[in-house]
Amino acid sequence: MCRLCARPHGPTGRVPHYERVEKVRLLVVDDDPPIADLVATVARYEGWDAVTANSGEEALRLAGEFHPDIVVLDLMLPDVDGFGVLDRLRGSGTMVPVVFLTARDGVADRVAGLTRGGDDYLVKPFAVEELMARLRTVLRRSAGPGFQRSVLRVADLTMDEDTREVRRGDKLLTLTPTEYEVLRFLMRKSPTVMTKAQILDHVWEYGFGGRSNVVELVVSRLRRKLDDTGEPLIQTVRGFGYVIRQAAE
Amino acid sequence: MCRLCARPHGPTGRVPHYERVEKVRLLVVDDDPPIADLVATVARYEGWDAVTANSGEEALRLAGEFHPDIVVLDLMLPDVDGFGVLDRLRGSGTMVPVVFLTARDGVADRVAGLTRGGDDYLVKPFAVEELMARLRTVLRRSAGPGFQRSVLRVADLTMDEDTREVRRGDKLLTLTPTEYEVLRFLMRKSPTVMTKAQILDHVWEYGFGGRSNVVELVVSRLRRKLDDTGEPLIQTVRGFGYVIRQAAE
DNA sequence: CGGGAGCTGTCGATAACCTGTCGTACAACT
DNA sequence: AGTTGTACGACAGGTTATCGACAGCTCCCG
Repeated sequence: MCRLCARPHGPTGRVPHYERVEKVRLLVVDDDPPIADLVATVARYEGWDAVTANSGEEALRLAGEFHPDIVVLDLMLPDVDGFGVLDRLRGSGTMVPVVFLTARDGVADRVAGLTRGGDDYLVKPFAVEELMARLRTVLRRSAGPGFQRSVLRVADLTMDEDTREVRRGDKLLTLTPTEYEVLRFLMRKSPTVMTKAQILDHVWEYGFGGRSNVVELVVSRLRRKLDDTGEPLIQTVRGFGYVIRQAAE
Repeated sequence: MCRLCARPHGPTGRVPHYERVEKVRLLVVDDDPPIADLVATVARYEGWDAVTANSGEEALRLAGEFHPDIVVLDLMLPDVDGFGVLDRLRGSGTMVPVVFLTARDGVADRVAGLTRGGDDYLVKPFAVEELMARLRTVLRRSAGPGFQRSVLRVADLTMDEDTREVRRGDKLLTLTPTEYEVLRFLMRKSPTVMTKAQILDHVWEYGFGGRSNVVELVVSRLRRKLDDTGEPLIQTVRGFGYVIRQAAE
């Protein structure tokens, strides 16, 4: 038993939900390098191939060379404006799906209407896990025929990411948005232990100030909803973080 | 999946459109690339095969190569005029059904005369869901006599897309056009949760500016008509969107 | 061409709900 | 028993949803 992750080491059973033979190829376009890198890093951590571009020109060049499966595109770029990049992407015949990033007050209204095709958009500052969730959804859907529901499962707990239904056994649970996101993160990572900092960093917007005990609180609220039926699922790893998994015998 | 009525047959519940064995082949002809791409993207998102042409010449060439099952044809083209394209299509013996696009004030009356067959037309700017609905209808009808009605069903709520009759149980409901479209969209996507942005993007005309609470309002009006008999069907997913589905236990 | 009916979207008041902070009680390790 | 880390009740402020009221618009009818 490992002190850090509080579980036996060895081959784990975790298999990604979208089993692709080839890695997903992601192009991240944002003029703010830290943001672009953040997204790329998280994506790589998920096993994707990711490259970043900090300008419209670079983005178009990379799109031609790298042939991404999906693009994250900030609409506020220094040179070519985000819409211009989009037009030229589409104009060159690529039907690659795009997830847009936009400032809260900025071009939000102009963006509306871009999601029609199956693309999506997110307002800055966003939470990394939410971005990843949307990317997965867009990918799944644009994969065309044969996509199926994404259902996460841990023990008798299930989460359907399309219907947003969460069940413990047969019992339907009602979660708030934050609770939902934290639970999704833990379920996705299960049975790996996540530190509170990791949870905070992935589920809350980047730049979130509150270094408080929010995570503990949300977990506490989750437990009340999850565990009133059956044995505890979310386990505390003292001094480290939380895991969700079936209690070891 | 039935090739003719574009929806699932059999005793099971909802089966998505992409499970059809053969994809519908769609040719989109519009000199405005963003519009053509919009339509093509939405169609692909539904699992269709779509190609775009930005001129009459290209359209005729593609019609010969691609052999579409259905064509979306803008009547305002730079080179050959839309009617010319139509004539030459028909002249070459193709009976492929066509849905015309026209500007509001344009040649609306002349178009009306063209829609006798299985064809149809739509005024720009249109809502993508309405276009898709018409395409599905035209496809179904052009399959010849004895085509099958398209009836959407969620719990005891039914919507006949041909007669536009909506019933809750036996009770016939009277919906306004907007209410009808929103309800259709939700029923088609059921039991997946749709965000307000998605609803807005699909059901309202492209280019619609209203960043207000229209969606909430229409849902509110729908609920009043739907739910005065029986239990609530349209459910709010707070912080996310709306779904229509039978309330789980 | 004028009147009326119905449809649609804006605004604003109200209600319902969500979220993070604080503080204290509790549990685990040493 | 001391020390450190965790659980969670309670509360206040903020956010989001609901829906009545209203005005502009279109369409229809005479």
